[in-house]
This record gives sequence, C-alpha cells and structure tokens, in this order.
Amino acid sequence: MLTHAVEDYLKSIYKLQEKGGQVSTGILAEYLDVKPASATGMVKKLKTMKLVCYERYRGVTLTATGKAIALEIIRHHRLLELYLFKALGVPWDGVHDEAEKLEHVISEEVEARMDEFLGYPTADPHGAPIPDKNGVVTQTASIPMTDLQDGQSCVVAEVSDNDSALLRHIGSFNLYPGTTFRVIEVAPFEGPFTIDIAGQQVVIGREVAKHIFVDKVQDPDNV
Amino acid sequence: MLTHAVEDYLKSIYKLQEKGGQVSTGILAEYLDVKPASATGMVKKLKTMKLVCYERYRGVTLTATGKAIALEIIRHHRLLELYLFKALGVPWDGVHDEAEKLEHVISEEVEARMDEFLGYPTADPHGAPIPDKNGVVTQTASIPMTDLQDGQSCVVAEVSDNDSALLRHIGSFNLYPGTTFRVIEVAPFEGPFTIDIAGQQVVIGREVAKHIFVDKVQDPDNV
DNA sequence: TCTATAATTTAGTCATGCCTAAATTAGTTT
DNA sequence: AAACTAATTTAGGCATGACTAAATTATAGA
Repeated sequence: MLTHAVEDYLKSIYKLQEKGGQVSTGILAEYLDVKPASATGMVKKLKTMKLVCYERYRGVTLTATGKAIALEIIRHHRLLELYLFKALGVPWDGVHDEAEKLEHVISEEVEARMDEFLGYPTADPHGAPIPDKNGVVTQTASIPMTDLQDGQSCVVAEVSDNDSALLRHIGSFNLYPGTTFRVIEVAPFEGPFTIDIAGQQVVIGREVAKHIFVDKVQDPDNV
Repeated sequence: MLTHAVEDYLKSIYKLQEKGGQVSTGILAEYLDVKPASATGMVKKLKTMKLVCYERYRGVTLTATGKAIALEIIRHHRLLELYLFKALGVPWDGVHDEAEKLEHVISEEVEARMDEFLGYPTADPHGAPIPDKNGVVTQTASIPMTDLQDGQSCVVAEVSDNDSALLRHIGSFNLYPGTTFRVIEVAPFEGPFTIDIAGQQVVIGREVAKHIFVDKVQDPDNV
C-alpha cells in the first residue's frame, strides 16, 4: 500500500503538471507547504518506486503508473466532495478539507456506491471534472473570468476549491458552476467587474475573478 | 491533535476494560495485533499524556480524559458503520473495516450530519450501543446465546463485529439484531443449537453462538 | 524458600517523513 | 570568463510507532 504522503505528492505533481508543464521540486514544495529539501527527498523516493521521472535540477514528471494513481486519488477526492455536498449537505466551502482527509482511506467499494448514488457524475461542486474509473478526464477549455469584456454573457464552469473563505465569498453571490451572468462593466486600470446575475448587480474584484472560470455564451440580447 | 495510533490504543483499552476489568499490556498487545514491547512503549507515552493510569506490571486504566476520547472514537466508529449500512448499502460484514479507517478522519460536522440523517440512532448494525455526543452509553445487559436452554425464545441484541466471515455466516441465517428466534434443542456435550427463525429450522454451532448476544423474551406458546 | 516459567519491560533498530544548515549547481550579470 | 544570486540537493537530526533480543519482575510449584 502507498502512504498518504506518497499519494499527496503524486496528486500535487499531477495538478502542477496540468498547468505549468515543468514541475520543479521548489514549486512542489511550495504547493505542499513543505520545505524544498523535503520535496527533493520524497521525489527521489518516488523515483525508486517508478512513479515519477526525475533528473536532478531538471524537475519531475509522472510515469504512467504515477499518473494512474494520481487520477485515482483525484477521483476519490472529487466524488467525495460531491457526495458530502449532495448527500450530507456539507457547505461547498467545507467539502475540500474533509475530502482531503477521506480520499486516502475510502475503499473502492464505498466509492462505487457513492458514484452510483450520485448517478455517475462528471463534475464536483466546484465544477472540476471527475475522472472515470479508468482514469479518463474530460477537460473543458474554460477561460478565466478576467478575460471577459463588457457585455459578454457566460456560465460559471469552475471555481478554485482550495480557499474556503474565498468560496464562501463567491457563494454569497450565488456564483456556483452552472450560474449564468452577464458582464455589465469592466472598470479600467485593472478594476473590478460589475456583473448581472439573475437581475442582481454585483461587483467582483479582480483577485476574486481570477479564481472563477467561465464558458462564453451567445447572448441573444447583445448580438 | 492525537495520532491514529493513540486513538486506537485508547479505544482498545476501553473495550478490554469493559469486559475484563484489568487490562495488561500483554492483552492489549494481543488485541491490537502488536508485540508486547510495542504496547508497553505506547502505554508509557499515553501516561505522560495523562490519558491512562499505569504502573509497571500493574496494567492500564483510562483516565477521565482518556475515556472521553475513547468514547468519541467509538461513537465515530458506530455511527459510521450504521451510515455505511443504511445510506450506502454496504453489507454488514464490510462496515467494520471501513469504519475502522474513517473513524480517525471524520470531522465532527460530518458526524453530526450523519447522526441527523440516521435520526439519532442508539445502536449500530451489529447491535452495539452508540455513545451520545456527551459520551454517555446505554449498556444493555444481554446474555450470550450459549446460556440459552431448550424452548427459550429471545431476540438477537448484539453480534460481535470484528470477524467479517463470521458476520456473513450469521447473516446467512438472518440472525440480525432484532431478529426473534426460539431454541428447539441444545444438543448435549457442548453440542450445537437447533433454533427456529420465522418457521425455518437452523443449526448453529457453539463457536458461532458465543458471538451472538440475546435478550430473553416471554414466550406465550411455551408458558 | 528456592526455582522454573510466564509476563512484562528495557534497550537498541528500523522506516517514514518531516526539519535545518551547509554545500552544490544553474543561470544571470558585469 | 568571473562572480553573484537563486534554486536545488546533500547531510544530519528528530518524532512516531513498529520490531527483536535481552533483562527483569511476578507468580506458582516443589
């Protein structure tokens, strides 16, 4: 069996690999809130386990085996988040931390039963895709809200899930995945976004907008 | 925060204390499937944490604090067992092992929500009592099935939960907590029990019967 | 009481996974 | 090319919680 630490490292490497491509031990350490030396040590261990490719000073990449394990853990995490949210009513800003602990101990059997209960879902409460049993992820090419311009309409696709306070804040505007809104005004000089959500006007700061990803929608009122 | 190992030791000491009274480090080691020297080491650590009373060669007892923690973990465990059983349909011979892992990581919030979902239950799927939020346990004084004699009627109160194969076996007779049966015959010389469950005759060996605890019932057909 | 046996404890090791401090390498500047 | 800075790695340590082997204590029998 793999240790929780190994699982966490693989998961983190996967996520960093997704956005940044090259994953240095320093970035990994920062992401895991661990000292660089610790990350180097673990990465060397992961290499002997054939879970990562690694050359010193060159960064880390997951092997096929490592990636499969990372995706399994991510699947556990996201299914748990959705289950806690839907079946137990845990607020969406609380599910991440809880799932973080549960993902390492849940059995495949319980996971399968949650999956069935939820009707084989494809996204967690923050809009992140849930890999299927074979580790296949369907990535959607959403854009950050900061790329939007005046008048554009869109649907919230995904929201960063790691900051609980931020999620509570975003939730207070009803900006959940699936919510449609229209940009009324983008203030100049890196200013905030004024948007319309179901008739309500709301002002969203840039720092917050960075963590919201959307899909553009053809707006019949504006064409 | 307490480690999983500390929690497991406290829980085990509590359970052994319940039946046997005196808990030696040897018994504890056997129960936890650990070498005696390891148990001694941990017990000394628990003493410095003021969670147990311990004098060498004299055995261990929980302090008030230690007992409170043990009961909290037991509450986690039993609520989880029942939740897995009722909400997710995990078979009763599987819930113990799963709960064993989850009990250490579940938050109080999630526990409270499961408790609410289940309607504030008082017993787990094996009939063991669930301590309440304040650590109060309502013990029932059930007797082992091996104490029964010919003709007696009774209700299954509790079944040992630590042997999965045994549970599957007992379950195959429909001998769940709440099931009523009548003893037809106790074979002499430590022989098996022939019982009547809802019209079906079933033969139960003594080794199995040792793990089934019952409450006697006044049988109107037999008085 | 003395001794044999069983239970318990001590002493010393090992694997994990983290840490700090020091050394090394890479990547600029000048 | 030399030197400086930032990133990375090595080296050595620490806490947990397990282990084995050896020493100690308790207990029961002769």
